[in-house]
Amino acid sequence: MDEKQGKTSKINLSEVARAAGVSKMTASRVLRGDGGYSKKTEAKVMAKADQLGYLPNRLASVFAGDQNSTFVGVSIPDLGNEVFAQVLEGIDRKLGSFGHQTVLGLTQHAAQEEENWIRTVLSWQPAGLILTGRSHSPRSHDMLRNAGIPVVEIWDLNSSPLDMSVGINHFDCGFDVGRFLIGRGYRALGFVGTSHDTANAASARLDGFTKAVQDGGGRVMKQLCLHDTASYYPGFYGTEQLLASDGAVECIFYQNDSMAFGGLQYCEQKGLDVPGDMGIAGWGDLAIASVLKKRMTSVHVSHLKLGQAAAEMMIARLSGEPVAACRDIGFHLIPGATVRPVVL
Amino acid sequence: MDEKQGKTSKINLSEVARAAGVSKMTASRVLRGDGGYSKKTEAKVMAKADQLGYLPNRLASVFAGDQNSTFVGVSIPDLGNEVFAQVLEGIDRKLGSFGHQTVLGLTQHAAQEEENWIRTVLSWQPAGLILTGRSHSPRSHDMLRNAGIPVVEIWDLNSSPLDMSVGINHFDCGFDVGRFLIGRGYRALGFVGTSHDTANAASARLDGFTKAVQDGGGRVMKQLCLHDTASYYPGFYGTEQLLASDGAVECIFYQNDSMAFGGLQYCEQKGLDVPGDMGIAGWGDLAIASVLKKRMTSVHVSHLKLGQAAAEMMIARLSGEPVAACRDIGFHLIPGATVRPVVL
DNA sequence: TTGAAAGCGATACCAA
DNA sequence: TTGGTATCGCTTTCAA
Repeated sequence: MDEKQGKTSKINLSEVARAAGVSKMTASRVLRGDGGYSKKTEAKVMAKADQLGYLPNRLASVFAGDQNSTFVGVSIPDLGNEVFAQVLEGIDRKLGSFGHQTVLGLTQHAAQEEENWIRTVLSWQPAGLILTGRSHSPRSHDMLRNAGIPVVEIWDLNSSPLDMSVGINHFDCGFDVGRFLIGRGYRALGFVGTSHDTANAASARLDGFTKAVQDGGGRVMKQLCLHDTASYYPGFYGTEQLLASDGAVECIFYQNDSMAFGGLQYCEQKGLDVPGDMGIAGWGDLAIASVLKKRMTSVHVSHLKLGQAAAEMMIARLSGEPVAACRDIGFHLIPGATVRPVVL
Repeated sequence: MDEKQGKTSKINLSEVARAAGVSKMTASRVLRGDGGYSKKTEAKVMAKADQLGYLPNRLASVFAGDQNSTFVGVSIPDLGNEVFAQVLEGIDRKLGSFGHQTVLGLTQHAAQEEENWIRTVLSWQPAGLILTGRSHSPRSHDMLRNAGIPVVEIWDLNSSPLDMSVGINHFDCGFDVGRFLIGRGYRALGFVGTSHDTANAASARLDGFTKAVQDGGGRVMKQLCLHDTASYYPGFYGTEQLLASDGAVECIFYQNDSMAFGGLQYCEQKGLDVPGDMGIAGWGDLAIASVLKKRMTSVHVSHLKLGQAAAEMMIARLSGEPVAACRDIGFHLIPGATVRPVVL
């Protein structure tokens, strides 16, 4: 049980070749399906490889071939936020179907964490990197430039990308929601989100939202929870705090549907009718929305598709196909029934 | 832009050594902090490495050093199920803090997917593997045995592990829930889950549940949705189907809280009072439970901790420390208010 | 404290 | 259709 596993037992190319009575090179060609060998040789080599349970050492082949690996480093802020879990799922499935592997990095929204992870993952000669967000440390920039591999920044399209970018314009998205709510007659608006990504997409949404609201003669009271992930409870708690500090708020826009649902629960438990006494708008059109009686006012974004698109751009680039630097996957507003109806 | 990135620009150990005026070996020792060199040499080498932006090629060093890499392959069924997202988060954070990297594999609950992924990931000489579930294909077993690296199977403790295992006993867990509901006077019980992992933990839970219910003189009507992930909507829809085929059911046990919440919504929308007309029990004590007015009857399991425990076992084993083959992280039942109260 | 040489497992390139 | 040899970037081993 506790034997130091000697590599002794591992079968390598030489042993397969020897067993099959051919040279290493011939065995290598057969195993890669390179062509240029007889059927008979092929059969012999394949049989022996199978019989010996040969597994190629990709470390060696990448190393020898002067290629990069099939790894793709993927950085994600956190998985407690359903949105990012979906993005990751989209990325990994697509990458997997093209023979690539995801090397995961959870950065906790911290540029320093990301930098450390980038340093490490680059040392494994990845084929490319997919990074969430556009704020990277200066050293990260240096390393990425130096590495000379494809980089896809996802999530926020605002950035002039390092290399490639896919996502949506969060400012516009927030703006649309703001204008929509102004159109429904709201003037005293609230925003509830988390504080950790002030430099990121959620805050771009907030900026766009604020702009539209102010343009429409309204005002925005914001509440950023210190909580670490944008989930149900911070939404619940943030709503309580917001209403405590500004009782006049008529409608709240949340960082995502999970937080919005937390807010909805808060209202219900306090006897506030939605949308009668309080309007609620979420973001992301998450899974939970599909079972609620009242359609949640939200913004639909296909996070799975976003992830897939990122993986596709990466793969296209790696195959040398031309790839647009930016891809907007779009969004659309879901009017829903958690805000008051159009006034006729 | 489209330049085939030649490796030309990449700085390697030789160049650092040359710039510092020492041999490759000396540079190597300094950069690894191996000891056995003068302060002056150290300073020189470090300065040059920094200045040239040297990043070691870990592929080469693993290869040369005849060690395994710092990769740990982690297979997860899917990330649409919040439970697994939490597990993954726990694993990756803990692994990361010990200088290991997660290579992700989403298996979609399919043994064949898992087998393919295992084959690929093993070819990268990972330090170890963490696999969700205990059902692996025969070939997977062969490969794992042959690889001679630590393997942690998570999730289901029932298994006699390949190597190490961490999780809970799902049969016991289901049994406890069954006995609890029998104790609350229910006899016509339902189970709503997904059909994809009949060979896995959720079905062990169902078996335990059924046993306890039958022991108590009750019966279980089960409904397994074909849906691919155990989330809100399958819970909603599964409830509808279950009640359509057996209107006598008084209380439903769900595969997890997300599904249970879907069921709760179904009941509310059909005017069924919970727990007056229908009892509901979930599993996992997921994030959503924290904002519901009525405490959900559920089973608390710390998924984050489960992930961390798996990573800890892996790391301990890799450091040569003795590790117990099995670790039970436990669970406890949350009585909640979505089932009828104790009859006095 | 330092360095030279061998070699890890595979592939590229050239020769037969 | 096959095989020999150099090589990738680094570490191990041994000698200085």
